[in-house]
Amino acid sequence: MDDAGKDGVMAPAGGRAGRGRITVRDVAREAKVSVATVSRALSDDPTIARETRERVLEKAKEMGYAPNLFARGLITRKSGIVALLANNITNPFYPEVTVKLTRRLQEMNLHTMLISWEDSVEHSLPALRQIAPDMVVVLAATMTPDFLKHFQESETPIILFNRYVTGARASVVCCDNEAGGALVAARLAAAGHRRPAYIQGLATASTNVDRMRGFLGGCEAAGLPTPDAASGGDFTYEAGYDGMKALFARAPSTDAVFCGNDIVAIGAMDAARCELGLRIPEDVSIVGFDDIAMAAWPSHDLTTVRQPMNAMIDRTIAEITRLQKREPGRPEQHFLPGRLMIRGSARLPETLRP
Amino acid sequence: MDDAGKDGVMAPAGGRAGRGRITVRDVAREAKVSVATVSRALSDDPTIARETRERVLEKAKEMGYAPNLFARGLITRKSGIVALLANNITNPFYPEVTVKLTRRLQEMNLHTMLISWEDSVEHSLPALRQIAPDMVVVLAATMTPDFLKHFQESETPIILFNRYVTGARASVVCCDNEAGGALVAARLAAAGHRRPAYIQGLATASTNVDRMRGFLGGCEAAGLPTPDAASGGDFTYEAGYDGMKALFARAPSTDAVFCGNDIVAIGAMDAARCELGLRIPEDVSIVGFDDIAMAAWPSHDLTTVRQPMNAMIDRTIAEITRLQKREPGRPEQHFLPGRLMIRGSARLPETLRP
DNA sequence: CTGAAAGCGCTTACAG
DNA sequence: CTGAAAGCGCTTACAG
Repeated sequence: MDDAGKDGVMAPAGGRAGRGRITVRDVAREAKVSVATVSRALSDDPTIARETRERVLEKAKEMGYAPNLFARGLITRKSGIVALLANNITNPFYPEVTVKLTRRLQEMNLHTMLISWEDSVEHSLPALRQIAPDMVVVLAATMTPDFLKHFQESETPIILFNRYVTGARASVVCCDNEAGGALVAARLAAAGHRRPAYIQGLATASTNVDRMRGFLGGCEAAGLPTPDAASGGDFTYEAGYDGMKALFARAPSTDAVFCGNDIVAIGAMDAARCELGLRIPEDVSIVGFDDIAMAAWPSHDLTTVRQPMNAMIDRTIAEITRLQKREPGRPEQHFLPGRLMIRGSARLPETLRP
Repeated sequence: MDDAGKDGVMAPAGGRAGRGRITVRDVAREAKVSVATVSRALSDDPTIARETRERVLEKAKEMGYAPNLFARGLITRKSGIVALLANNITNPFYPEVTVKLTRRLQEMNLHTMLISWEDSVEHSLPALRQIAPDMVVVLAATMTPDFLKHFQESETPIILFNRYVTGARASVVCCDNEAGGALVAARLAAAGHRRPAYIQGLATASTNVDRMRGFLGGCEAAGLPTPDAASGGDFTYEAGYDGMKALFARAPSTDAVFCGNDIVAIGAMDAARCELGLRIPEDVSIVGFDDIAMAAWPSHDLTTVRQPMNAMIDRTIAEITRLQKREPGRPEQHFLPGRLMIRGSARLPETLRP
């Protein structure tokens, strides 16, 4: 006799005997149907009678029913979870992507499992195996073959965001970094710069490699000498700061510096001003990549290539939607164009000067 | 007859007939025990024979077994998931906490579900109800009574990190913001400042309120006039930039400005230099709160109160560990002391000047 | 110390 | 169109 309100009596949401949440059984009892019917109503099964579905749905809502992700996942073999592998916290670009992507996934009723690690990305494998996410999005991590192999085996689709590796069976959503680098070279050449240089971020990252390649190619196309581009450090302020000092020790006549990303560029600017006594852009032009919020702040007013973050997120969501429909279909690779944001850290071409 | 290798034959990890992962049944078959015994071995059940456990564990490892979180969660009613509610991406303090906390949780074999939202925090309730996390950590969100009520009802422990609300049944881990504000006041007074001001962050946030209260109290204790502290905007660069301009329009003789946090302070510094033509610290001292990485960069060299981030994370982990042992125990509230980081944006006391 | 059995809350063929 | 039944992969009293 612990089953109060067995008739049409409106049972309050929390009125059940046992502790714990409302289940399909509770809803079935109240709506006077079987649990199977409740399940069908909830999943928009086309075979259910319109009227029945409405009644069940209403009851469910009234009782504050929420499906149990674990029970559902166990039977459907879909977790409703997207694993987001993220590590880089020195570049504000990534937190912003993380939060925006998470919000979009929530709208699709998908949950974001955040995974981070130290040292090697493979340290995140145990967590990934336990969760068995429907999909993995990797933000700016350096992949290893062993790591990628795991996903081939488990048939978990993987989306590489902002970096890519060749030969992997993975979707890719990237800015077209090479075109972006070329854009910068053309612009600097047009403004009359003659001694370009590139300060690297993480040497092995595809972003760094592509930006540098595009920049070197663009400089060559414009008839400029090959830029000084000493081996890289990392995508950090310190790398930019130290890189700038080292650069001017080697090549003091440098008049234009393109940097691996905005954080590196800001480090380079600070070194130019605080250590080298250089004026920007009179003595040296500096250009970054990303267009993080700081780039627009007056203290740096950084000319940079804006990554099409929103378009990249849109593409990622589209790819996730596509992958959800278990059709095989080869993973797609997308490279979206960036846009040069003209600010005060680089000299303007003659024709554009006031 | 789909059951290959039924004898002692070493079955390769992926050698089962069906697609999909290895389960307790597979391990049980290979180890020649029941699934119950496998389960006991995996969960360090004390009633299992030492030798049996070792054999099972070895087999499990050999076969690459990983427990299914969903099946386990369904039966134990513990999800192994900590929900992390985070929204603020303008302040790098939070991404850093997010990543560090996630790593620590992973070490404890807990998973981090990242939840973000727009507008009201209550928009995250549907996701929370589906996941049913073991615990919720809230990073810097403005709570509402309705939202907190949900957790009381579902008996999900909640930890407020870096902000708190009074009267809620929630654990709290915070910097002692009031003491921090007082520290700043004392320091500025000792350095001979006479016209202090405070630029607010988000007016309703406990961090803002406490820092301001501590600062005003400290000024009074030091015999300084009550600081100008116009109504706040938000914890943003723009709030600092605009707040500084407005402040000097109202009170041009201000000689020391304490800001709601570092981002606000950096905005204030940029406004001082770029808009007001003021030298820092000769014309005006500026102090922040948080000690984000940028604060130490030469371009701003910001004197600030460092939040004890690692200690706060340690406390949070300790609280999570405590809460995992379903003992009731009232939620604990911890306020950890910050530390003044002396840099170049604030004048030094006479006795300390070179 | 170990195994057989029940059950967590769902979904999905299979009958009717 | 709806219901009864099986089953997803685990854990945990309950016997032995």
